[in-house]
Amino acid sequence: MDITMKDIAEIVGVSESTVSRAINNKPGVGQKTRQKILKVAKERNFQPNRVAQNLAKQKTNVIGLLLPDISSLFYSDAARGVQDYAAKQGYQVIVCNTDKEMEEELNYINWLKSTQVAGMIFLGGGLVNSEIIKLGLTDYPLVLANRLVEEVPLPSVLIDDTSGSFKATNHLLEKGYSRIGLLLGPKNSWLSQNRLQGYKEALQKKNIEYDPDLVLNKSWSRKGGYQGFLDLMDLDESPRAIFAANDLMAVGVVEAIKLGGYFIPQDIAVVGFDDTIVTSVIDPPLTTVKRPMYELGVNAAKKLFALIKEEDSGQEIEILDSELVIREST
Amino acid sequence: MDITMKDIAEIVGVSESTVSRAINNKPGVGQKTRQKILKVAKERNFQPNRVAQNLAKQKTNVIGLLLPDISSLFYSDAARGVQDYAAKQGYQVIVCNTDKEMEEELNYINWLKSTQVAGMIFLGGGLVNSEIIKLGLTDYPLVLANRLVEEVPLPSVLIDDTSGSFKATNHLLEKGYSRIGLLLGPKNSWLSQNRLQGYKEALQKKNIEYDPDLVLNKSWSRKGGYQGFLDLMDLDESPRAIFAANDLMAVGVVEAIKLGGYFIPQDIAVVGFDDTIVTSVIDPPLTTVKRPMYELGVNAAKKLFALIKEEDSGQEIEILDSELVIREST
DNA sequence: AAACTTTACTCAAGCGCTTGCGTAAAGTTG
DNA sequence: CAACTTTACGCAAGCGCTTGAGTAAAGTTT
Repeated sequence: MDITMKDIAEIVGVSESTVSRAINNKPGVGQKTRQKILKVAKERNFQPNRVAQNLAKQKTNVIGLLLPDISSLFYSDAARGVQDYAAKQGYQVIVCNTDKEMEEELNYINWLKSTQVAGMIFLGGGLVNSEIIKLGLTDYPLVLANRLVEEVPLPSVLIDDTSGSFKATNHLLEKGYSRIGLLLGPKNSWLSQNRLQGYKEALQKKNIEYDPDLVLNKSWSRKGGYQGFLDLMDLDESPRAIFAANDLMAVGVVEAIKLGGYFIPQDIAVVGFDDTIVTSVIDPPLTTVKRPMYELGVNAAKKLFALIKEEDSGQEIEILDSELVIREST
Repeated sequence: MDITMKDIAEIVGVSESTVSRAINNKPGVGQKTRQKILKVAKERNFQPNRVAQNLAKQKTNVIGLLLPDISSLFYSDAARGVQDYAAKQGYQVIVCNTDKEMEEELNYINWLKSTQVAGMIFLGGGLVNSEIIKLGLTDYPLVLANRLVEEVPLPSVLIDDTSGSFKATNHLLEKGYSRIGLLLGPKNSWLSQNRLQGYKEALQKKNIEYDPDLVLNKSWSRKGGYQGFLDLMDLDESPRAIFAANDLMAVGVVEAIKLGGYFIPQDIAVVGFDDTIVTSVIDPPLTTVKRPMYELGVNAAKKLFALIKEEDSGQEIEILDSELVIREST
């Protein structure tokens, strides 16, 4: 069905190599011959067989993107970012959902390697750098996005979570709240740690003492937020402002507050984190920290292509700023 | 760096073909030889070069997925469905964001063809079937998901929108509302038409006359919903129940209702469509119609692989049911 | 116009794997 | 143990494209 270079060569009466050079705009082909070849190619809607092309060139125009779950709000935004940038470069991306399972991740990495992808982006959770290095992936174009930077540095682009948390906390402090409840996810989570860090920094800057009782580790869920709020209310001196380090938790907090008969922000102020659609829909709309996920994807891709093209990407680690979105909950 | 079959052949002292057969579990290799080969392969972490494999086999283990936008809530769910099913079959998927641009779509189709994908899934909007056929895609494994079925039938899987709309309308009717405002998207949209159809059917079944004044075409957005509500309230006899044919519109309606000082559902009942996270977060939680997007993806993939493996997928068109999720807004 | 350079093209090898065919060795049968 | 079948392998072509080296023809220089 599909026409090949060989076919074109026969039709025009030249060799296959000439056809190749003509179609790829390479020198070494006369005007008339080139024209004839291109004409036939167009007429027959010739599409080069990429598989053969890739084999011959020893490189593909595909990159791999490892992420926990494409159907999650954040990741799909970021994925779109890398796809858009890759498309501009004439590359396609293969998305692999790891569900944060180490084994899946390893499988996919092997799969991608054997597919001869031109490079990979690891977005979010997973293998630690030392393991990546063990896999011999370092001499392979690879960039990490939105994950912890470790001892062994690898090209990365991240979002400055800590400063986002700082901004949110600071915002509440400036509103006059000095006791701020902080609801985090699991203690060992990198995100929790960063956000705690930003919280502490904001307090410190205002010379307010850090009170560990105000900081609770729950699950990153509505229920976590709900529970967290109740626990905070049980304190002797309960806070009148709450910073939930994730939007879902914030939703849980809002629900609990309403059920308790309190009003937002009059009785209790709430800040979320992530600026997903829910924060704008909930009543009242929530102040949150917006992380530029799409840009994260774009920049990760940008960095990857710099590596692929061996323009050393200069700076190894790039940090994107997050932004405070102020709404009615504070 | 990477080891090839040729290398293994040399190490073990056999021919390349024997290595190939051993690694692919094909007959024609002795026990001991096979063992030796596999051992070396494992030791050196041999990964077959898929590009070469694909070229030789004249087929790839990649499928293409065309959709408007991966970062949209629905599509990413569906995409995950096809990815999951494809992964089980040992296939990867390349996602192409068309943004509903015809030209992008055509470009991607050509790209996918030249990449020699094993098949494609077109999810949501885009080319009409007759154009697809013109592209010579019919003798190519292809399934359509969630798009209008036309004169020329192509293997498809869809969600029964009409019955979802029927259920929602019927639910309101059973609650005793006989005048139900219907907020649709643009008139020429397939979705609008289906949902109108379901609405009409529900009325008919209860012998209630259809009043075109109650049906408004707005944009599929919050603003559309907001506007729509206001327009409905301007009617001589304004409805006390509103069916917004999309969740975002429903959100707009809720906002307008609250601003107007009415209560939901006491004053006005609201039903949305789509069961995205917003409907469960908004106050009050909305009754909506849930479309099984993930299953849509899975089933589309299932059908595609049936085609790829040439087990004729029996029935050409498969229809998935949508489900009414009843919450507090009705 | 001889000596040079440039241009246009062909040849053939190669990318890493698969697979049909051929053949020698091993196993089976009466 | 001769005649047969089966098994285990190697050979070589082929998948469709790229690319360096080679060569004949055309163009340029003095």
